[in-house]
Amino acid sequence: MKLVRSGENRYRLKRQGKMLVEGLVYANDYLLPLIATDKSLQQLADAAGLPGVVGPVCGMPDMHEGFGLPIGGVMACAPDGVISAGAVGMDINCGVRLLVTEVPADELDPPILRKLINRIERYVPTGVGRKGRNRGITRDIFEEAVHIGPLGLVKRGYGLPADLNKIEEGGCLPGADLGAVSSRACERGAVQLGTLGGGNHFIELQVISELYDRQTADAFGLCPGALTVMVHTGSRGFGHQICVDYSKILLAAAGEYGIEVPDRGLACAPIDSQEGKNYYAAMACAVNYAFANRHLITHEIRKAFVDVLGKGRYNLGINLVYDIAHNIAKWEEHGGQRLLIHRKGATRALPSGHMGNPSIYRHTGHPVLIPGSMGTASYVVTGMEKAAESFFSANHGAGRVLSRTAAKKEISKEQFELSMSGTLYNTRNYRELLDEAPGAYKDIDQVVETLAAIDLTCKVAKLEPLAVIKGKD
DNA sequence: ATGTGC
Repeated sequence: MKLVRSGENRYRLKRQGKMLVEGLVYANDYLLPLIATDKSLQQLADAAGLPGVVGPVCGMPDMHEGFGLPIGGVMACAPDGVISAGAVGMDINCGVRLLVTEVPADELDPPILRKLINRIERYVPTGVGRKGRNRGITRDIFEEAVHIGPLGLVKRGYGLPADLNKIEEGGCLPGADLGAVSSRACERGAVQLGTLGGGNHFIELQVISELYDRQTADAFGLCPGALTVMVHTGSRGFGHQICVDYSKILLAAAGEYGIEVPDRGLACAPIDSQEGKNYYAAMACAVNYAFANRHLITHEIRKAFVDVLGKGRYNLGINLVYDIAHNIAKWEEHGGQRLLIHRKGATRALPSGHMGNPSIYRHTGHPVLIPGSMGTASYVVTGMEKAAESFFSANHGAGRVLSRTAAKKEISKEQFELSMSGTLYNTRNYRELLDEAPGAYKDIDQVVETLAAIDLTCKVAKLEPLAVIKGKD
């Protein structure tokens, strides 16, 4: 696959073969050689050949090979185009939520940090396959959550009313219908609501180490030295099962509608078809479920903080900064056109003044949350006008350089400990974490800088990790 | 990502 340089940090993937539109890939000199090592460019080209695709298909600087569309990929489709489960991803509405506390991080020594993550882990079940403990999360609450997201939870006393306008889409994608979801998905989903999961999912205690844009940071409630909590998780077995179910359904549908599918992972159907509409209705359930999942976890984190720090002199105001999806398909208006934007390992990044922002962030642009790998920094940025060329999208993280198996094999104990640079973690056995080691990921500073340098994004704040909870498998 | 498998 041939990339043609098109200005700083920007490459065009020119039309070839069955591509209907061009690709646009963001990389600097450090990232470019890493992108060429896997199938991600071919996957981008495959997506560019789907019916109704509106160009360019975009590859973010953290792009790497995925199921169907690469992770770090953006695909826009016109209303007469297609919808693809693989272009949303296995973990529907995998996303990030950032909380900011009024606790000065330098007053928390390692034993207190340890106490905090232990208490959080006591309240939030972690690990693959883990079910929620019976904390009153009934089938009714599950069914309400998939249809209206955190809104119903707030009415029931989980979280605060003020949280709701700090969630992408207000925490509720319209059109969710549990009737489109298999009973198997519901069985898995009902018992996992309020759990973290495994893999790259985490809860991290961080300190705001640097501000780049003080005015915007103020608007986001971010002060230097304050302790923040970042939550990265998604729709657990619920979204996974929906993706698996609909990948099969959409593959069969593609055949019926005469759509040539270049790869099983890009199985798709016309947005307007019954199969396409059903997938959207099911996906919306998982989107709302994941917002609700992060919302319930927030409730448990607030409880843990009161337990550990509540008797001291701390003001325990723990405010939601924002909650953003990075695996989702939704309707947005771009250049006067209504498009179904598939973002997989990519986040929305709207500029200031854009009407798609929640009202409280209209004048700044909503916060874009970009976690680094475990042990490395995370960033808060905003979108800029120039991001119109990527359908107002930015990268979602650092992006892998080593597969999970390669990381387990190649990274030594010494390398791991050095790369964790003193960050506390919630397990005795470092081997369980090697597949998530910093060395398995790209350099987050380089990835963030790639878009910031060409004014697609504007850096607002840097967050350094202090302690992390990872799901143990 | 995931009760990690068609």
